Amino acid sequence: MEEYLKQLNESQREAVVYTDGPSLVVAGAGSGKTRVLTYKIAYLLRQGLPPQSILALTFTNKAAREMKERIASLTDERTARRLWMGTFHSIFSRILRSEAERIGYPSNFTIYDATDSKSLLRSILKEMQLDDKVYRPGMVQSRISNAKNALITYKAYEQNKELVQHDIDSKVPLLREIYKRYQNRCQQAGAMDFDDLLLQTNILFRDHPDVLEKYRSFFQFVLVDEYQDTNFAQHLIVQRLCEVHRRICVVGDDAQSIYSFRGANIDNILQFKNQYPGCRIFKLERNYRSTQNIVNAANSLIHKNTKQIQKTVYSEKEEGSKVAICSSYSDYEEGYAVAGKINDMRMRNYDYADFAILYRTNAQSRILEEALRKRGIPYKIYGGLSFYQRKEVKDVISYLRLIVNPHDEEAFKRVLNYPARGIGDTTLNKLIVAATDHNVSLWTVLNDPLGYALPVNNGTAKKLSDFRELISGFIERNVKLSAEEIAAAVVKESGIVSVLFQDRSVEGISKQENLQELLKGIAEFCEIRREEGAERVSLADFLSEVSLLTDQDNDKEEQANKVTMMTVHAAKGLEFRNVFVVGLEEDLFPSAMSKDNPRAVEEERRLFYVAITRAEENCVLTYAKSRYRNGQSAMCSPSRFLRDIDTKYIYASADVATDGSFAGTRRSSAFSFPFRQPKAMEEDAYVSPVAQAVGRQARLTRMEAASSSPSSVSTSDLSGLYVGAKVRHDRFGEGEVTAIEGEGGNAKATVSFAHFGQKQLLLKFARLTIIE
DNA sequence: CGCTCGCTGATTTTT
DNA sequence: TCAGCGAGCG
Repeated sequence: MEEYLKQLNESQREAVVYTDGPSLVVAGAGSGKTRVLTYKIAYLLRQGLPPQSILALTFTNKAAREMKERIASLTDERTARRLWMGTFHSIFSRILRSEAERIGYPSNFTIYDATDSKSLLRSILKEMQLDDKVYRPGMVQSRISNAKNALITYKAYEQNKELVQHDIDSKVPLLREIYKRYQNRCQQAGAMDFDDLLLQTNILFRDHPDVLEKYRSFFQFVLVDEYQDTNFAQHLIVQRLCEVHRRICVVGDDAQSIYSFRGANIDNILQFKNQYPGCRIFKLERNYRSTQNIVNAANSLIHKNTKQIQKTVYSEKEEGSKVAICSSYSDYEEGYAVAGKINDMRMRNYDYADFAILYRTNAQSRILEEALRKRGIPYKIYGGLSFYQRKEVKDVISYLRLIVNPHDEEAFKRVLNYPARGIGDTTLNKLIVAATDHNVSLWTVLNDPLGYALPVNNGTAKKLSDFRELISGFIERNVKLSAEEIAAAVVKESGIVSVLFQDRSVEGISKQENLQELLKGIAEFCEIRREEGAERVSLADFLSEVSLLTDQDNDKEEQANKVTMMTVHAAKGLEFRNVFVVGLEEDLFPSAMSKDNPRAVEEERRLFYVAITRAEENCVLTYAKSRYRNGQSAMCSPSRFLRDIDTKYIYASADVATDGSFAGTRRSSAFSFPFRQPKAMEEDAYVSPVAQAVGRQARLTRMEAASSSPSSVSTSDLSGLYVGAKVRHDRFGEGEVTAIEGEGGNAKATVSFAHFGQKQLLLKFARLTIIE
């Protein structure tokens, strides 16, 4: 047996080596699911499958990146890079770009994020003069999203009597009209929303059998991670690709299905064996992560759910400490108790990085943050608004989007009067009216105001044409320039820099920093691509990568030694030695929205299951008796889920007693911790926005602070480079040259780095220093 | 057209 | 608590 297969247990190994037909791997929490996937891919590669014929779909960018790294260490960097591995959204956006004209989209289509879609819906609602209290944008958005995830186009929607009737009954009969207009506007703008990426892929495959055939034979083996979280659109894409060769392996855990609000359908995994007759089912039941008490407590909880695949997750680690339940009087004290407990436990040889605080909603993070800060505990928060959603960043990105695709309506609207150039809402609305009347994009109207009879006075007309000139100028230059050059030109010549740098306030400075960060990120992205051999890194290249990037992409370096704070959703797939799950109260966890719906409550229970099973050694559950909600303090009762856990695995903590004694403790302790912490501490406590910089997904670590423009890079003398030389790279550290090929400007060296595996580097760009 | 002030309403989770 | 929106004024 091959060496690496010995690193697997028997059931893992069986799952890995079975490649003859469809298989389902039911992987309990902490059972080595990722391990199976990575080894299986490695196994397929050893069997001679070329990497580019393997399609591996994950749920998050982070999961894809990590798996790629692990495969790179089992094989090599180059092979790993050629795998088709990524999220559904990123993989199929790539495919859609190359096949775009088949379905009537430009290949440089924009991807609308949730904010863009909502804003577009708002303006449609306004145009239709609908009351946004009845047609709440959020509700409309999720209805459309659900329809798309169920592959119901607006045409199908109009014709579906049931849906139309349902809308009439819910007093929102015009939903179908909104959906139709929304879709037309997206198409007009050359834009797809997140759901379109999946819907349009399905349409592409449905209507173009030759295209489907191409990808069918191209992807000889398909693997899907987190299958329990796939929706119908994703499920069908996979099925289309696999129904002929049936070389498919899906991995998941029905007990961890927590995304039904996004259309995920747990039946996809429950019904998999019926979809693929003859499918083999492998169960991974041994949990390597947590102690017995934690596993048993989680099991006793999840058994309260009805629908699930039968399995027995067990741990052979030590029994461990019981799951603690702590109550406190208020949310404030809850935070304080958690912070105190972390400090206590740190005395027992734990690092800050060994702790995670998990909560149901992002809103809960604030008060916890405050408590940690007062105690001087360093922390990092995941989630919340991402780097790209910050106004100043999104404004710049909008310019870039507009340059690549001037029909992009949402980008157009953001940029038209930013920086202020005297084109206000009135003029914008006139543009929109003209555009909708003629069924063209805003940009088209802007290019021929007279032709579309735009009712503006001379002054405004001049302002509009100035704006058009500005953007057209960028578009022309963009043909030749690289992403970083055009971005630099944009911030300078649009006036963004001068506006932003006038503001000396704290927020103003932070905005400037974010802008710098963005530019640096773009430069970094370009440099990485060049090192990989790209000729010119265009703005379109950059945007196509960046639009699907989320905030979860943080840097290992930055993660230093800090407590992790995140929602339970965000914590899926992660593990920590000590986990605090806070806010276990009715109407919060389970959320108030789900309490009347048994299915939804089951999902909340699974969510809680996910939370508990993140813990390796200690798991603390806390609830407060009162909590601030909507600015007002409200009484709350303990979560029903606390009663679902078998009491024999629970320890109801005495140190946070329910009586007044805790309050007294708090006061005295609070006194001994001055409100303000030393400055260094405060700065340290925040995750720098640097951590979220662009291009992270493409590379592993961050460049040194020195900002670099490639033109200024001194091409160090590498003529003395030879195979076997020890070299140092700014980001990859030390390594050994294993091969050199090409000459002059195209000379490439293959370097094997100690921590980053093999890389091929263009000597022209890679800043290598020979150290031996 | 642009800015400021005050009100209101929302809060579940994310690619 | 806070962001986002609308009204009203300069």
